[in-house]
Amino acid sequence: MLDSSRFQELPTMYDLRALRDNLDAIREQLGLRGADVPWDRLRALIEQRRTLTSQVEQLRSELNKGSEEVATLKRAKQPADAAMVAMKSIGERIKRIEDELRGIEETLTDLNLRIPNLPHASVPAGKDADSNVEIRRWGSPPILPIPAKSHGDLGEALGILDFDRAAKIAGARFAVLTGAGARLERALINYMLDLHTTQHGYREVLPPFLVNRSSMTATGQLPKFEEDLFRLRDEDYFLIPTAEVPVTNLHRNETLNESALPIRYTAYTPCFRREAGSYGKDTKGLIRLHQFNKVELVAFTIPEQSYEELERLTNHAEAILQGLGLHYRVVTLCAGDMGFSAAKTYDIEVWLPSQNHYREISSCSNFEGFQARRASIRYKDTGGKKGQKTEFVHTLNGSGLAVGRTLMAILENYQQPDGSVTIPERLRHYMGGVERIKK
RNA sequence: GGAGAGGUGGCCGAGUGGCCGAAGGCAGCAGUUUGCUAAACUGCCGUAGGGGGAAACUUCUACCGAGGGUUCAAAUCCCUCCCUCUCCGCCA
Repeated sequence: MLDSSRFQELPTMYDLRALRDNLDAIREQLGLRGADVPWDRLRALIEQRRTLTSQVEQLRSELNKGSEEVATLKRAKQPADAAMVAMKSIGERIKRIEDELRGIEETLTDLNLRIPNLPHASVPAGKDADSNVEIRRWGSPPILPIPAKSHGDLGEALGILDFDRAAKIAGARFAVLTGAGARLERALINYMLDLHTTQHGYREVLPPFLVNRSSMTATGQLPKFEEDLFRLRDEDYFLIPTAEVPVTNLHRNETLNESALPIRYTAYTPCFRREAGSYGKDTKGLIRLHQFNKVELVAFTIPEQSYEELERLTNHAEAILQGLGLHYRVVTLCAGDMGFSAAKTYDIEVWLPSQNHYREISSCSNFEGFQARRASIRYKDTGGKKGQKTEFVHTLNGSGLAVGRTLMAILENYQQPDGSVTIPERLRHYMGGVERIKK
């Protein structure tokens, strides 16, 4: 096989052999999520690559032998011109084939990187959110005067949210938090991080908020979704859309010791999203912003444990809402509603009284080996039997939680008839004892 | 931003065109010796992929930061990029 490190900067999602051997099965399974992949072209390219690769290897073997001959002759002070001429023409043939091969590899890699992950067998079929399956609810909606006020109205009236000035200094889809609002946001971040680090066993990380192209490719945002990202003009840096990107990439190109797994990280970061294509949707309030805060949970496990870990991780995110006494439900996303890289996703949806609806506040996914292959994150049991294969880890992550949406849920669910908002018990000591936000 | 020095196996470190997948050392593994530990000695000891073999193994290809180029032949020469370090400037 030709050395794949030649194209190492372009990671590979599907192992090409696995893809070739299981193309029809993969094709069928991906049909569930409506993936548009040029399968026949892909198949042809894989075959071409295989043929050309073996040609190159054969020629190169000849060339190596010939070169050794030249070396021997030269050392013996004998003329070597004939061999050199012969080798030159082999060299030229190799170059020609390699040029062709390079083109094929580039196309193949690019196509490959655009194939989404396979849904897990337990994922329900379906095209869109209508086919998602509710699996549990916790708590119950608060009893409120009808109609309940929206968090936007409440926040502006309380003087803790300012969308007009945010529009002035930045634009649409930004928010300014002031006074008790800013402090509540900060209290939530601390509450979440503290719970995850002290009760759930996560290690806190504060990563860069700008990352390079390789990192974005590894977790699956690139190459397909560049239009969703903010990118710097003069440098090839992107603003992170989620802490998943820098934190998962902590271990890119690493081989982990099996005894170190599972590894669990939690990170607070702001998140930046272009929200291209969502014009006119959720234009009011804190729901959909270009910049928002999030506390993320990230885990690396051996493959056998990743689904167990997904349940754990989801429960950890739920614990935040339970601590705040916010009613929510958990749904399993159907194949068509899942993100590109996910094999299985649970969304946690919090109750929003003003909308009389559940709204996503966390998304917890198992990516299985998808990101690990793109990022080349493996593990090995170094203490164990000899010759043990290094294999790809499974990666997972989930919001634990989206902070702005949590603040929004608190404002709405804890609103009082006079327009003030009670602070949930658990947050009060993070708020310096404040029990209620009022005008 | 300016000037310079570097990136070689788990680690240290040699290697300026051929017999180099890479000396030597450390660490690790197996063994000999041994009252135990230690020391000494012997052997093994990178990764990925293809072919052959039931297997131990064997053979081919690639890999000395990444990518391209020169050459019959590149760790070694040339170009581009990335990263690290030192000095200067600037800054929190």
